Amino acid sequence: CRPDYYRWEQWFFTRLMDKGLAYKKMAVVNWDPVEQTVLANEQVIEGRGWRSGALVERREIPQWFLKITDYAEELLAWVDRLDGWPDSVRTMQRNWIGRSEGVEIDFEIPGGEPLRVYTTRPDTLFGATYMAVAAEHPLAKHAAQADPAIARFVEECKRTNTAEAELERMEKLGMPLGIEAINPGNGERVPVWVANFVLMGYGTGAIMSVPAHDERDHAFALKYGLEIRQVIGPDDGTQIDVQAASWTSKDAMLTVNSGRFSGLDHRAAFDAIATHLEQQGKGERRVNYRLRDWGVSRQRYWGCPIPVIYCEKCDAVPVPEDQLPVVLPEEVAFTGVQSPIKADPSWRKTTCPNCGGAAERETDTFDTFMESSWYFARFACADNPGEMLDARANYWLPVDQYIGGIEHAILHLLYARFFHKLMRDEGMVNSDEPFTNLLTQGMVVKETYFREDASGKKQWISPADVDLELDAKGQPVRAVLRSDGQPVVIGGVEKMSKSKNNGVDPQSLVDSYGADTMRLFAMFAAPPEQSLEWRDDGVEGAHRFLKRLWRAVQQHVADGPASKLEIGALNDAQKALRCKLHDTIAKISDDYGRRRTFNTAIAAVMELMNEATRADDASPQGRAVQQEIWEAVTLMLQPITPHICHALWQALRSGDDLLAQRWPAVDEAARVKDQIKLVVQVNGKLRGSITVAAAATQDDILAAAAADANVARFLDGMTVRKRIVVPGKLVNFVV
RNA sequence: GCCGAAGUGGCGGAACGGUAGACGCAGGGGACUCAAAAUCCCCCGAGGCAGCCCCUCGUGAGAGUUCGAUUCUCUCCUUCGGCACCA
Repeated sequence: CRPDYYRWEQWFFTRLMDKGLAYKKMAVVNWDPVEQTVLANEQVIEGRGWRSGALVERREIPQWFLKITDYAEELLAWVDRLDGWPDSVRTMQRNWIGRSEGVEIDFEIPGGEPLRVYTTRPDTLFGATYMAVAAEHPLAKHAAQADPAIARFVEECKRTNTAEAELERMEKLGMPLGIEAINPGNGERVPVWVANFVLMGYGTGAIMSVPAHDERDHAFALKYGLEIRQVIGPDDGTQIDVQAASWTSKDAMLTVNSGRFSGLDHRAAFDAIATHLEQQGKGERRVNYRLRDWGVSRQRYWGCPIPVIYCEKCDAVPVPEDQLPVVLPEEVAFTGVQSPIKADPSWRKTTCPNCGGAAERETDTFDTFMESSWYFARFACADNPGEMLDARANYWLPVDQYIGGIEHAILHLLYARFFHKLMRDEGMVNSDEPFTNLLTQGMVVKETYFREDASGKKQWISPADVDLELDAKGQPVRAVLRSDGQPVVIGGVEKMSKSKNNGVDPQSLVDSYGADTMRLFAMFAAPPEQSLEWRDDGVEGAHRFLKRLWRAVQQHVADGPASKLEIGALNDAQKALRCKLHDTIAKISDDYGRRRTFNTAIAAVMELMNEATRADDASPQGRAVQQEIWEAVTLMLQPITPHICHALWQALRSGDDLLAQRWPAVDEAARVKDQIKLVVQVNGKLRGSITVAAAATQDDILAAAAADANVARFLDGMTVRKRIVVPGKLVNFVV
């Protein structure tokens, strides 16, 4: 929100305008006619504005866009090379970009312009029995002028909000436009419909419908009695009934009922029909992306003003660098209607930087995803008043380890990758991608509570103000607001958010137990990539553990300085404890460094402490091993509980600086075991266990396993068909 | 609806194809104490058995691969995240 940051965003945007990477076009928004503003999808509840209650309508308004589609191919190609990212995120980004290979086909309309559609299944062209266009499509608009029923339907389509999820879930409706188009495959005339599920923003705003081989087209055809014609089928000749259900396979199929293109598999039919259409001038092969350009205009007051001036003569003029930043006025009046800078004509009025004539400022602000798309680069040189980025950005970037919630898997992470490439192409950074390694945290989720007010609007109530009654299984059965003792409605478990008021402030736990306990508890609850329903039941255990650790170390220190460790002088019990220590260091190093499972690292420290405190060995070498253990534990817990570890280190190594220490090293020699325990199974079921010398041969191990009394019981009278020995783990007899 | 995850004791979770339930919470029993708190010790998936070091069942449901599946494959169910203006 600070001008010294957003001025560079404004400057960069003007660079993108110059390059043609920022452009203006009409786009659909949710319009609240009472508040005179655009609503977010989240703010449209059952077709009405969440505050005004007014019926919301889809409206087309001019908005600024960034051409992310120009980078679709590169963004997609680089997904394959982001080895440090989780596969789930890479898959989501791939699917979001949604590259497809298909054909754009023109269906001639007698007496009119051809109707252009995009399809990935030209092999099913002969099965196209109707067309469907979006409500905003010129054909629909034209037909609506002549026919009031169509006009009503087109109006009705504007009632849904702009969210894709909403469109996919709603009932699929349509109306014939009374127009026919000619299928360029077989020359047949097919009706053109307007349908509420076809979107002007996707592809060409029109589709060819092949009900026999597309699920949605099939449902629509059944509903309106449209023809369903089979044009592909299983290549083994199996009969299918496309009237009953669509058949959509691309594999093991052959075309039928397709004239001279019959009898071909998917690939061959695709190529033959595409080539035929191209030769006829009625189509062309095209790579299409699901990805759409990034709309960055927001009709909101609070944000970075879009640095554009509109002049009648010169059109949209970028604000020149010497007039930046365009600062958002902060002394404004809120009326609850419109954005204050839209309502204030004095702020808007200016002169054209080009011709000097009277002009007006753009009053929209940027999508805040803009700010979150490059902050990581500006962090490296935030004090530079003269440049957006300097050489320090290249020194630090790309970010070695980026951490964020899984909810950002697509939008934020794709926008940031795109923005980074824009900065690269502007010569400001020399890396191709912003984030080398990515850790996506799961979300902390929490029950929501609400009451409905007189008008039916939900008032969200904080979990901190609610008392819960639980049943015998610990499930909530009733919730009451503490202040009035009256019940509240239990909503669902959702990600913590301001809008649902279900965030929980850990400060109360910090106040009661301290920050170290709070951190230990949070890190112990689950691995970071997992979602977690927040409960503070276990915090007591974390606190107990730290108190036990504190006492153990203080007791050790109070007994006086430990002797120097002499590995050759250790007895068996001391060796075993030291072995446990170095196994634990190895495990925790792996948990931190590779697995990022801090919960299991903490559990391993707990196990080690349990064994160490049980040892109760006051001999000089016993105390030397204890010293080694407490030092290692302090070092390994230090990232999670820094305060207590700092104090413990001072006690263990007075005058030494904990932060200057290295991570504890694993002594592999200490981990070598003389004896190992093996599990013995018969037919994969556990039947006993044996302890053998670490150097035992396979024959020795099998003999020992077969000799185990319980194992022998299960082998008695059986024929052993197979003997499996997994070194260090188990023996399995298959009988 | 589409894309991505997850589902294991009363609860949070562990098991990285090889002993299901590590570690912790809650609960039960005991020690210490005049008492309480704190602390320490023991028990703690379900069932069988007088009892066990024994047996059976058990990781959302169903099928499959494997000597062996919580883990891999397929189908289904439920929950969570995202679906372009919540950010």
